[in-house]
Amino acid sequence: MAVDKKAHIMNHAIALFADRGFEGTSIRELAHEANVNVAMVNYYFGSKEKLVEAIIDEKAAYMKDRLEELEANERLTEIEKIDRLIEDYVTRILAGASFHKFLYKELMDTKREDIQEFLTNSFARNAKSVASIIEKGIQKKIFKAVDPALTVASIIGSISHVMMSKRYCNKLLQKPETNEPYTDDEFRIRLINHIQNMMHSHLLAVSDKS
Amino acid sequence: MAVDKKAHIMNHAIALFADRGFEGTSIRELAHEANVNVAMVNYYFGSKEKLVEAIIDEKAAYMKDRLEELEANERLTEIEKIDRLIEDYVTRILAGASFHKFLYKELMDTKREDIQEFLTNSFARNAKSVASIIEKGIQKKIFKAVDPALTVASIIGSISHVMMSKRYCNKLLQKPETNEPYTDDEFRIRLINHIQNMMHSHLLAVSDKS
DNA sequence: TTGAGTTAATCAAACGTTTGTTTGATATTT
DNA sequence: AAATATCAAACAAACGTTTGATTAACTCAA
Repeated sequence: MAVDKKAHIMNHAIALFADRGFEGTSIRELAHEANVNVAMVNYYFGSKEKLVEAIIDEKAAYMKDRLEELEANERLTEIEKIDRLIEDYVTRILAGASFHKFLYKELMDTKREDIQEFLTNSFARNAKSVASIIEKGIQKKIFKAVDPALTVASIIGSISHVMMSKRYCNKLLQKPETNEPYTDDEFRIRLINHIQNMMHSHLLAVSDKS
Repeated sequence: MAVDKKAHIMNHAIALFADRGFEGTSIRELAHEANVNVAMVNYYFGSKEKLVEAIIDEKAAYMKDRLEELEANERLTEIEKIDRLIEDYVTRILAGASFHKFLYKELMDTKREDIQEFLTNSFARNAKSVASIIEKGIQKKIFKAVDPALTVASIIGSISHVMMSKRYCNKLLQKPETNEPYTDDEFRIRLINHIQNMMHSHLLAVSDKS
């Protein structure tokens, strides 16, 4: 019973924090949106700060698991790994669009230092995994001698940039305001194809048209 | 006299907003940082909201000018335009790191709708200019048939991603915490080279090693 | 099965802070 | 002497949080 309600509050909190920011969201607003009493947030989480920590904690572990598994997989070539990773990232980030936006905002905020430190480590660790795959590809002379760290930044940055705001994304794609890019499978595939193609050109010595 | 002090307050506001967010920054904090009385912000700008509008208004015009000039320039090939644009973007965004972070945050925030609408239009118009250059390159068969809109997202996203936070950027590059990437010319050149190389591979039919 | 006793959950109301803003007096400049 | 700039102090509103009463859910001997 308690777990369900906690999750219920957390889900509404994620959506609100992503939209309006941490400081921009009041407990009263959250309580109203989630249809619970204002006291419930402090009852279940202790404080607004701990609520945000609970949200991050819950999702943090899940992130790196798939990545480390992929890095260790010996049956895939480096470019196959990169391709899978791009598909994975795009799909997961689109599925949790508001959560990703929320993380991004927290990462840019220096006010709550412990949270930023924690998130930075989490993000950087993931980036390191991807960079390792690229480095291995370079060692094997399958990849060109690109900048691994900045290549990672380009992959994640490409995705994150279109996730900034639905309104901006639609304007960029010249779609009507009513378009819902983050739940549209056509856009998902378009984004995956673009980044994969770009990375093929960027990484592979000989352009590989597939 | 009044203009100087207004600019003085605005500069400190930009730095604080970028760090701590709009709602995360109090007038008292800003006043203390800028060494002015708390009443001065409202005296000069009317309100905190109008202060943020003044900041955006001031810088908005400057952005698109260089871009439209570049687009119209007939003495440059499309790839030369892209190269210049990348150098321009990186240099300008690094120079105004905290301002760019501030804009990014505002763009993601749906609370102050008019500001978001205004910023979205400003960003999207710039993106459209760049996309036009890419489209012309495709028409001329100088460029491959890439996705113009998403290619723009990759260029700007690559830069923006490393601008998220100094701490994250240093971890990504495996530099010590004390490193100052946003004022380090070596990093500026490294970032320009990476994006230019990536775009050369991505856009040009035949890889052009320079 | 019952029902008294214990714990957990919910709520409206109030608490102390902090917020952006305004005021009215004082200083400075023109 | 008129206009502009600065200031400490006070203002109302909103904030996160706590309280104490009330209700629901669960426990387990009789």
